[in-house]
This record gives sequence, structure tokens and C-alpha cells, in this order.
Amino acid sequence: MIRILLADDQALVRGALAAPLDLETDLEVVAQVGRGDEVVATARASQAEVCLLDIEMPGLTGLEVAERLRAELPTVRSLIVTTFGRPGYVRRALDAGAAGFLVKDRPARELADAVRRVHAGLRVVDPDLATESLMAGPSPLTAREAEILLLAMDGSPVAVIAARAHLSVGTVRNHLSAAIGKTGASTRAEAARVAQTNGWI
Amino acid sequence: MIRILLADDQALVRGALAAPLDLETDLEVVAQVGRGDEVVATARASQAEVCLLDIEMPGLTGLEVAERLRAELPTVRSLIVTTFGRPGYVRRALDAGAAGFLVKDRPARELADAVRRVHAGLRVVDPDLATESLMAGPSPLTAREAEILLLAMDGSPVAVIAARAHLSVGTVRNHLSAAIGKTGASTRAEAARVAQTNGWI
DNA sequence: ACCTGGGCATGACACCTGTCATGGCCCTGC
DNA sequence: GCAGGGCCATGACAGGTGTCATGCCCAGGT
Repeated sequence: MIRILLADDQALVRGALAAPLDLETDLEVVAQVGRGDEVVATARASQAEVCLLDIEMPGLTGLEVAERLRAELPTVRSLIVTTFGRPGYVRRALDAGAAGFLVKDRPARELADAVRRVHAGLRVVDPDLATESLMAGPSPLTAREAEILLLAMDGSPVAVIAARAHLSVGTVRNHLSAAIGKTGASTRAEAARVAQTNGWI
Repeated sequence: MIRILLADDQALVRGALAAPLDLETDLEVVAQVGRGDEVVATARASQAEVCLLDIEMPGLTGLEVAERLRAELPTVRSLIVTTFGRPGYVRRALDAGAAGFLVKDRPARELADAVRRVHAGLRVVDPDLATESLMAGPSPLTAREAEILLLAMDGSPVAVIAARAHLSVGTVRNHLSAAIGKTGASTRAEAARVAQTNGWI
């Protein structure tokens, strides 16, 4: 019996994922949570073996949760199950310690199989996403550039970004300028969009 | 037998909504689509009586679909079923001709009841959303301001917005300035976010 | 030891933005 | 008719933004 924890902010989706998994004789959904920051504690309490994680969740993203699970509960496997597979997300997920990456709206059989493989210590990556991820290549952004670009995403003025990053305004503008150049954009907002869709931030 | 069309871009969600509805003896899901621009034709072909519409869909939004349904198939009722209920969405949905507005992750019984009421010609609005919608009040933005703000959402420079709206750059800046003032924001991006979350655009 | 590349900062320049004042046009309601 | 309000435009000004050159510090690799 493989013990599964399900994390997704939409109750409807949790239900839709849990139902077919519970029908499998060797799988058992032992916990469901709707927030990223509740996953680690719940996984510990429920002695889950595999965590299915959505990426977009309040509290913590699925990627951050995967990191914490690796650090705090190394025996638990993380499997990212997300709606839209942005290219670079796959790389970031695997770097964060996830054992697998799937998109939703796949037949339930595939999902169940993925859980079994992950539980057996294998890595599972959606084939389409894997090729797309390799095509896109690694992020051209440095860590700082990515960080600044993330802070710039909401359209805040440079002064605010600088304060939040504990940097001078000039440095922030340099990083943004570099990011704009590397992404081939001509505006912060455009650069942020490009980086976003490629999974670089 | 009430004939239902289900429109949502996530196959998983469509399945999760359809299953409990099909279990009701007087309801029948006769069609499912994943894009907004396929709804009208499919509704006509399948002779649907009630359309459950998600808001965020490729092609057309659920709000736009509701408008077209009212114009082209006036006997068909639209019921908006969305993930997050932004305050002003309710008003816009009803203005667009929708007969009801619900959030997902509600018990299936409620959804089925809503379908029956809508089919009977009644209006159905999620009570929480209804009060919240009334609290927020009507949009303070003029039509033009909302239009310009919508174009500004992606962070394009004013020159691009002006070209897309067939206006002078000065006029665009005036509208944006007005919108920024009315929303209490201090940046276009912030104004756009405020307008977005209040459903004013 | 040397060189390279990233992070940080400063200063300067051209350009873009947000704000305000002013004016003309059109429609609606009194 | 006439005032009011939305829409469009222009011009001017302060401040924000994108770009570039320059410099310093600190790791890592040759």
C-alpha cells in the first residue's frame, strides 16, 4: 500500500485526482491539503510516502515544498502534478528534489503508474515536457538577475525593488537591464513574461 | 432531462464537474468543450439548455461566451462556474447575460440545484459573492479608461498602447493617470491589479 | 600569480511616465 | 439653450527608467 499525500489549492481537483487513485488496490490517499505550507507537517503526521504537489498554491509553491521535503523528510518522494507545463519548470523541479513531473489531464492510469515508479525510486517526467525542456536550454539569467526580475514582476518601481532586495537602485537597474538584454525583451514586464514562460524564474 | 454543456479548459475539472451531475436523474451532460470559442456552435449542435462556463478559457472568456449565447441562442441559459470569485465579476457576468454565478469547490448538490433553478428561469448567485460584489460597488472607471488599462496590463510602453488603441500617446497617458488616481494606485501595474481583482476590467 | 566572470555600486545621458493645465468636440439631461 | 461630463489632444515639467562606461571586491579555473 503506497501512502499518498495530495496538495492542490482547488478542492475540486483534489477530489478528481484522489478518486481514481483510491480505486487502485495498491494506492491510498492518506491526506489532502490546500496550501503549500501545510504539506511538510501533514506528510510527517500521515506518514506519506509520495506527495503529489501542484505548483501554484498559497503559502508555498510546489517547487519550494519539494525542496523542504527533501531536506526534512528525505524518504518522501515528491511528484509535481501541474496544469500547464512551462518548459523550464521541469528542470527547476528536478533541481528542487522532485522525483517526477506530470501534467494534469492525463489518463488516471498514467498517474497511478507514475506514483508507483516514483515510489520505487525512479524518476518520471512527462515525455513531451522533457523534450520541450531540453529544447529551451538552461536559464541564461544569473541568480541575482532572476531574483530581481521576480521582484519586478508586479510592476513595482525600481526604488521599491531595491529596498526589498537590500540593494542600491543603480544595481537593480543594472540587473534588470542585463535581464532585458538576455531575454531579448525591451521592457521589464516583457522580460519577466519571457522568463516566466520559460520557467527561468 | 435538463441538457447541460460544460466548458472549462481543464479536462480534469470537466470530469470532476460532470460526474456528479450525470448521477442526478434529471440532469444530463450532453457536451464538453475546452475552449470558449467552441461553445456556441457546440451548444447549438447538442441542443444544450444550460451552459456551465468557466471564465478563464482560451479563445473566448466565459463572460464573452455568455454574451454571444444571449445574442445567438437566447433560450440557452448561462451559468458561470469559476475558481476564484473576484468581486466585480458577478456584476459583469449578469450584465453579460449570465443567469447565475457560482464558485467551484462547492458541494455537488448545490451545483445541481443551481442548474435546475437556472433552467427554471431563476437567477442564482453565490451568496458570499453577492454580498462581496455589492460591497465593492460599481466600477469608477470610464469605458475608455478600462480599455486602456486592459491594454496596459502586460507592461507595454505607452507608445504601443496608443498604437493599439488608435490614440495619441498623450491621451493614453491621461486615461492611465485618471485610472491610477481612481484606483488609489501609484503605478499602472498596480492600478491594473486593483481593477483586475475588483473585476472592473 | 593571473585572468575571467559575477555581484555591487556610481555617475551620466536619453528617453519614457505620471501629473497638471488648457482647450475643443460631442452627447445627454435640466 | 446650456451646463455638465466624457473623450481627445497638446504642451510642459518633475521624476522614473533603460543603457552604458567605469571601478571595486571576491570566487574559481588556467
